Amino acid sequence: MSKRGSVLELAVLGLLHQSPMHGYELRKRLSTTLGAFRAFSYGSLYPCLKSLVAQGLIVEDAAGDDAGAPALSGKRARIVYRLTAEGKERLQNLLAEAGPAAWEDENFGVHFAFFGQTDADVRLRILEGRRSRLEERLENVRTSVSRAAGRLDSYTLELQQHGLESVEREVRWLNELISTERSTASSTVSTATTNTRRDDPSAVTQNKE
Amino acid sequence: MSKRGSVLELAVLGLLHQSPMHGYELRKRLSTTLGAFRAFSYGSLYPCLKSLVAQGLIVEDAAGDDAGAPALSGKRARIVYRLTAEGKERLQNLLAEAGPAAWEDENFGVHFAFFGQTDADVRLRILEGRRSRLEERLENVRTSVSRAAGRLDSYTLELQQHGLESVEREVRWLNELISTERSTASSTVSTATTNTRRDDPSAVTQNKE
DNA sequence: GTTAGCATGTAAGGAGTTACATGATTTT
DNA sequence: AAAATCATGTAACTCCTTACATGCTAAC
Repeated sequence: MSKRGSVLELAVLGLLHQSPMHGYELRKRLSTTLGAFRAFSYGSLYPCLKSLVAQGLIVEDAAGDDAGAPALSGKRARIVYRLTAEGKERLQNLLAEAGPAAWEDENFGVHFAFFGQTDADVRLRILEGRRSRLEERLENVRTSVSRAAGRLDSYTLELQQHGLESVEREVRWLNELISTERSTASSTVSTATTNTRRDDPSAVTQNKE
Repeated sequence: MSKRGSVLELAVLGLLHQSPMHGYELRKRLSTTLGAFRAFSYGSLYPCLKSLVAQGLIVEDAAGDDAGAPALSGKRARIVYRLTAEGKERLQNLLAEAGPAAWEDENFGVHFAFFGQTDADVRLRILEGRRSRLEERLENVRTSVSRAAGRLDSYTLELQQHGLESVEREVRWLNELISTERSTASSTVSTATTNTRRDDPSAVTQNKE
């Protein structure tokens, strides 16, 4: 129960799936993986980890100097987290989300960052969803700009122009990605059996405007 | 007292300075003026208006069908807001803000949108502040990408590359704006007397990383 | 006469930040 | 031994959204 579906959760599960880690490092990886898109503070990360533990999605390993970094020796007080079976399952469900929640501004970057673990058909639907979202936005801005015509001062216009071009640029980027995805069919698992698990209620969240 | 300095407040004051308006229209203007950058819901707008009234920065006019739209006749129940003298003063103070608060992601767009009402020297400092902020970010991402080198999957790399190019593009945009600003000296008021009002404490908010 | 758009609001709460508090370890 | 960085956490708070509630007016 309790949907608790924040971006951070997905990001943490995704990173921990790549390899177990402690909080401090997790935060650094978040910054670099997500680049300019998002940044999280400890004030949100640590509570999130606690919540994930409480949900049984991850567990604490006392001092895990097994995998990865050999340069670090003793250095206790670090809590290394790793996914449980339920955590992995949860991650798969989150990655299978192909609705608006996956392509909105705040979430798209995170979902994209873990495309390597996402089914090919889901990838495609997310990319297309985002593209149509952006195209819709382009139309809104274009019509409102033409309606407002000369009534705006030059700075406001400049801002809108810049925003418009940014969005157009992202659409072109998406176009390239989509055609690459299409030509490179059969990447990850499950291209067969029409993997349509439609038990997801959040996929129909209409956004009225 | 109570700094209460959200983006919305500036946006509302800025728009109301251009002309008195009621809430519903204010919201539409917000969407078009800020374009793709930000959008606000009524759930934040109306409480904000109330707060501004409580602060004495704006007042309600009953039914003001004076300025603007002639097609609308009776149509009561609309509350038209306009700035008070204190509101105008407050707006000027907010627009004079040239510190980090003015060039962070969430705020920059709004400040820029009202550059027409902003002093030329403040404009320049905000543009330069934002540019150096972005350049700092570029360096961080570049070094972390080169450190992580091949350890990242192609999607994560693609995302970082796209983010990097977006930021680079904005830097180029800022460069053009800055040089335009520099060549077009003496635009708004007060180019003389070295208008250095340094009574602003929030201008030294260091952002540690 | 009913749908769509205009217009205003409120209550509950989600998501994350800031600022603080603490201590161990490594570097200078 | 001081300073930097690693490492973990918490409490209070901010800002904004969602979902709801209400009613009026214009179009179909």
